[in-house]
Amino acid sequence: MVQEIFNRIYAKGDIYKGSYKGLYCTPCESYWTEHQLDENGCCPDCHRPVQEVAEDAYFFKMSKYADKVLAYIEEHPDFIQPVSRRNEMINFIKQGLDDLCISRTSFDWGIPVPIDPKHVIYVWFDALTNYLTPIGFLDDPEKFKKFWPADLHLVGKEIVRFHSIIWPCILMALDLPLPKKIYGHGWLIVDGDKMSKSKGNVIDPIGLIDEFGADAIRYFLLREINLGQDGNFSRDALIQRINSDLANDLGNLLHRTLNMIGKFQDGVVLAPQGESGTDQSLKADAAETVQFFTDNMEKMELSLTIKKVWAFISRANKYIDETAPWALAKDPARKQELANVMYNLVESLRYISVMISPFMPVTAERIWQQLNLPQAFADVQLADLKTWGGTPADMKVGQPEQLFPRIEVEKTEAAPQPKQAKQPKQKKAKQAAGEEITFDDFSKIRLQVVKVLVAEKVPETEKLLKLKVDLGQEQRELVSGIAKQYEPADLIGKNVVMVANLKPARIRGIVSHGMILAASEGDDLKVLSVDMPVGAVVK
RNA sequence: CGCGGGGUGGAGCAGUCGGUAGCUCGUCGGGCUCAUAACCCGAAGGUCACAGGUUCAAGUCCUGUCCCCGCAACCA
Repeated sequence: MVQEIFNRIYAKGDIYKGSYKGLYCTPCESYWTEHQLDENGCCPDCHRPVQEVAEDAYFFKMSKYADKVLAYIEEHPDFIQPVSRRNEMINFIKQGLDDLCISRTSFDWGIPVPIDPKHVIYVWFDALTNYLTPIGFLDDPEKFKKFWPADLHLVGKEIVRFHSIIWPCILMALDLPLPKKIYGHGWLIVDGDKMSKSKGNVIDPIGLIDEFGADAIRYFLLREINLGQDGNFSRDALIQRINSDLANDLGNLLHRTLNMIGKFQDGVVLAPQGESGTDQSLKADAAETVQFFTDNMEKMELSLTIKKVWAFISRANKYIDETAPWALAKDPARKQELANVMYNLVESLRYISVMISPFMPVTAERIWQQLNLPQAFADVQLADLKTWGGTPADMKVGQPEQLFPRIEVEKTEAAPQPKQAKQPKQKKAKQAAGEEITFDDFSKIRLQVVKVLVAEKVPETEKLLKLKVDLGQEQRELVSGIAKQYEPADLIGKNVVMVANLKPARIRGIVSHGMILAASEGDDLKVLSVDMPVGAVVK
């Protein structure tokens, strides 16, 4: 498949053999750009010198298509979204596009280049074509016609460039239409911090789903976060949304509606007759919501759309308040009015179920089932919301069941510290402490007392000190990031604790062989200093 | 001047083409009783980081400054 695409573009003359010049680190088997090298011009990973090598490689003539792609982007304002990303891409192309290197000889895993098996095809060229493979590009024209061009490529903001520049170039070379839209979404931030393993604040989505259910998580993410931006995830905020939006507003609306129908009308939805001003206003709001939904889903305004649907849920709750069905139920003369109210509520819930189905498929179906609507849920379409009155009269509704039980959190009376979620904090502490290690593991670390002989600032750095220490039998040079807290003179002659058998590392060009132990909290830091002779072992 | 994102009521965020600063939660007061201590109504609370500039009009446009957060660093 990839080979076939390669051949087609090659036949067109858009692939040529050239040579790839790069800075190569042999031990790491990696290429680096000049920009990525460390301060000594060495490999940023292992800090060994890199070599300039030239390797034969095949290139895709991306430069040939640069203008066409740029023109396309400029003529189609909606092609790349959000706009901030679009501007970024336009600037990127204007800086000039290099031809894309699409093959390597330095390793052999990968798809061989058909005309030259020594080469394998390299990254984006083969990766992007995955979009075509499963939809019958070469083997099933019917299927391909149905699925291509794609309506949308929804990708992370960091790879928008590949999807909105390289990919269109490849497609143009293949004479295929471009996808209709590329949307770069943001990243998830946890409690204000980027997720990272070293911080131990990675959220396990499976655990979260087990605890709260996938629909609740979906709702939270889609509602709370604007698609194109980075968004914050916090457990507190999630629970908050579940309780207030899902349990109180939506869940309770369904529950109280079904409960009243059970109580006042033996669980039967009676045919409506005539309508009040309040009824009309509810219906108008429903129609408006559907219209908004249709328009904004198309624009990828997911968060806005959800908010609008919830405004309607709120509207329905208010409708109950305005019509006060419990009062109508006490007066036999107003039986029809009551029937109308109940009918309108069921109908509202039908609308809500359909409109939340893209965001919360499971919940939407549960609502449908509880309402006991005869239409199969799988067949339901947005078009079913064209007219009010899709609920058949004399239908018997189901028993109310809680959609989302409220999540009770113990309230801390501590007022001054507003945002201190205890749950995640405990979790964090656990992870930071890590797994337990055995005594044998610990024994591997050689800690000993050393005397600082020389200390001096590393030039042009703010945090680094270069130290020379005496271990007893030998002397070592090492670098320590404590210059903010200690003047060199403060350390000379001090006996401090050091990890003696740590693998050497190169920092700012200096080989650092060992590590001085220090305790730190925030910006405060103190080295561990002991009144014991040089060479004493710490354990 | 390394690259990027951002500073808007107590918290979290919207704010398009400049035109009365909005939403959710929280707080305070009231209403209701069908319901999952829920629902409905009302109120308080903002020098839109700062300083200039453009304009009849600036959260929004321009210039400068400060601060915060990622990445890259100078963790070892």
